[in-house]
Amino acid sequence: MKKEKLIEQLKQIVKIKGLKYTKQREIVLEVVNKSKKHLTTEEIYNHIKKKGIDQNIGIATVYRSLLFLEEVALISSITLEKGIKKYEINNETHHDHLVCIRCDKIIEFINETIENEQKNIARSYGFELMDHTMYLYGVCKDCKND
Amino acid sequence: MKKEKLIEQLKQIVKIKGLKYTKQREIVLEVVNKSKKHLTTEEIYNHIKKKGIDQNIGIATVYRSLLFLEEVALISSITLEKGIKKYEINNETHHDHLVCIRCDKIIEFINETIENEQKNIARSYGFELMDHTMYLYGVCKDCKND
DNA sequence: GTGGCTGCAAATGGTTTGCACGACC
DNA sequence: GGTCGTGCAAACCATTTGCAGCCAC
Repeated sequence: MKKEKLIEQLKQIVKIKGLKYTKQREIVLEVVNKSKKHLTTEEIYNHIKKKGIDQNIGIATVYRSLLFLEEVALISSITLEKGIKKYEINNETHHDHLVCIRCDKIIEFINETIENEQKNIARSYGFELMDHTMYLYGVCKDCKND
Repeated sequence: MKKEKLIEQLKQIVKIKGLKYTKQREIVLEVVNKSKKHLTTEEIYNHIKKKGIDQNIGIATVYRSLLFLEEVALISSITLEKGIKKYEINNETHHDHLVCIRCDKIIEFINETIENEQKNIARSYGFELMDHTMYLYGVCKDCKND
C-alpha cells in the first residue's frame, strides 16, 4: 500500500482513540509495509537499527507497536508451526499460505472452493465461523532444483 | 487406541533405537492417549501429579518425553494462534481442526474436497506438498447458546 | 501541563540444559 | 557395568512490565 495512505490511517486511528501519534509507530508500520516477506519482531527491530532508521528504538517499543498495530488491524500476524510469530501488512482480503520448509518463503493465495467448503464444514458442526488459517507446507520450485 | 498396543509400539521403537524403556515415557504416552482433548505440556504434567500417577515426575522429563514421542510419531502436536502447543495421540489419518474461540474445544475433521484442492494449489505454484494444517475458528454450538 | 509513549532494565514464564544420581539392558 | 534417562536447579530466551523521563497534543 502507499506509505502516505497508511500514515493517514494511523493518524486517524490514534486521534479517534485519543492516543498519541509517534515516530516509532510510524517506523514500525512502514517497515512492515515495505517488506515483501513476513517478519518476526526481532527482524523488524534489527532492520530499524541496522538501517539506521532509528538507532535508539527499544525492542519493547517494537513489541508494543506491533501489538497496537495488529489490534487496530493495520497489520496482521501469523503463527507458524514452531510457534514463530510473523507480521505482514494487512491487505484486507483474507488469504492462505504456502510455506517452503527449506527457505521459509511464504506465498499467499486465495481459493474460493476452499473458502466455500470451510463454510459448509462449520455449518455441519453447528459452528459460527469467525476466521480460519490454512498453511500448506512443501518445497518450492527454487529449492527443489538445488 | 488400545493401551497395550501403544506400549508395544513404544517398546519396539526404543529397542530399535537402542534406547531405554522408562515408566515416565509410558505414563506420558498413556495420558495423551487417554485424553479426549488436545493437551499442553503443563496440562499433562499437572494431570500426572494431581492424579497421583507419578508424584515425582519432573516437568523437564515431560518435555523430553513429548519431544521424543513426537519424533517417533506416536503423538503429534499442533500450534494454535497464540503460539500455544498442544499434543494429541497420533491416529495416522491426517485431519484438520475446528476450534471454538470461547471454550477452546477442538473438533477434528477430514474433508476430501479441500485435500484435493490443496494439491491443485500446490501444483500450480510449483510446490511439492509435504504437509498442511488448517484451523477454522468460530463459536461452537454449546457456546452460542450461553 | 498532563497523559500517553518510550527506552531501559528488571521481571516473567515457558522451555531447555548441565549435572549427579538412579534405572534399564 | 555402562549408558541412557531422570529430577533438580540453573540457564535461556522471547516477551512483558515498572518506572522515570520525554514528547505529542
